[in-house]
Amino acid sequence: MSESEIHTHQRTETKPETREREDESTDELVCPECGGKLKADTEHGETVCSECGLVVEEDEIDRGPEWRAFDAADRDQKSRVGAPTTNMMHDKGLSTNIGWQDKDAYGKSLSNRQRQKMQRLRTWNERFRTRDSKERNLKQALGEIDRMSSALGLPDNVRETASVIYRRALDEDLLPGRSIEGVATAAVYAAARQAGVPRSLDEVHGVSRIDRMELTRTYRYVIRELNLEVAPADPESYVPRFASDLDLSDEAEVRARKLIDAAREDGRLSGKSPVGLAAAAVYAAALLTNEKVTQSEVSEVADISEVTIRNRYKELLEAEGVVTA
DNA sequence: ATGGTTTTTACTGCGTC
DNA sequence: GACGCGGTAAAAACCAT
Repeated sequence: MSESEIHTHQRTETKPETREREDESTDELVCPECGGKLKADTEHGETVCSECGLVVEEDEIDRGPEWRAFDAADRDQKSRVGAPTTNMMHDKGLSTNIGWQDKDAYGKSLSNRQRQKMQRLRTWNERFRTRDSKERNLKQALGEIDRMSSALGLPDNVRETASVIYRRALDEDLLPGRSIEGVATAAVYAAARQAGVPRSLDEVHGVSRIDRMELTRTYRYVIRELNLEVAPADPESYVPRFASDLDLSDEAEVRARKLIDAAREDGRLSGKSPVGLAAAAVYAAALLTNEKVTQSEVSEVADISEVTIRNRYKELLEAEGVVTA
C-alpha cells in the first residue's frame, strides 16, 4: 500500500505571479466621477455607481426575464422554466416519472381499472427510460458515483461534476475495454480534486470495487482523453478534514495553514505528496498550540507513514523558522 | 527500460510516564 | 515495560525520460 497522488504538474513550482494576479482581480472598482463604489446591476445589465448613480456601463447581458410580474401567482403563470436539470440523474431528470402511489392529482385513490392502467404505464415508462445500453450503463454508473460519493462524504456539486465527467467519457467512447466501475471511480476522484475537496487515491480506492492499479490507469486515461486540467491537490485542502478528525482547535488549523504557506514561499512543496504535507502541517500545528496528538494518530487519519510526517514536519518548521526568524 | 526522487517498511536507541 | 519520538537503511512506488 502506498500513498501518492497522481500529480502531472507536480514538478512545476508555484510562481509568485499567480499570487499577485489574485489580488488584482479582487480590487474594487471605483466611480470615475465621485470615487464611490461601483455596483453591478445584473437585472438591467448596467454598472452603476452607488454614490452618485452614474451609469458606467450599459448593454451588458440582462439575465432577468423579459416579462414583468406583479405577484407570485403572476410569476408562476408567466415563468416558462421548471425544475433545474441535473446531471446526477441519467436522463438529467427530464423524463416522465409516474408516482408509485395509486392516487390521482387530488390525492384520491384510483379505481381498480385506472390502477391497472397505471401499472402498465409504469412498466412501459421504465422500459423507455432505460432504452439502450448507454442509458443503462449511465444509470448503473451514476448509482456507483452516488454510492462512492456518499461513502466519502462528498458534497452534491462533486457528484454533479463526477457525473458530467462520466457522461463525457461515455460520449467519447472511452468505456469499451474499461469497466464502468473503474471509470466511475476515476470520475469521482477527478471531480473531488477539481472541486477542491480532494480525497486521496487510497481513500477513493477504499470505497471502490476496483483495484488500485486499474484506478490509476483509468484515471490517467480519462484525464488525458478528456483533456481535463486537474491541478495538483493543494495540501491546505486536506487540513480542515484532518484537523476535525483529530479534534483540533481552529487555532491549530490556522497554524497548519500558515506552515504550509511558509513552505510554499520557500518553494519546498513541489514534488512532495500533498497529503503528507498536510498531515505534517497538522501535526506540527498541534505541537505549536500545545494540543496532544501523536504522530501515529495523524498517520492514521491521513493514511500516511509516520516517517513521512517526521520528515515533512521538520522541513515545515525549518521553513517557518526562516520566515519568522 | 532506466534513473532519480519520494514514500514505505522495518528496526534500533533514547527518554518518559 | 509500553509508548512516543527520532533516525537509518533498504525496498518499493512513482514519474519522467
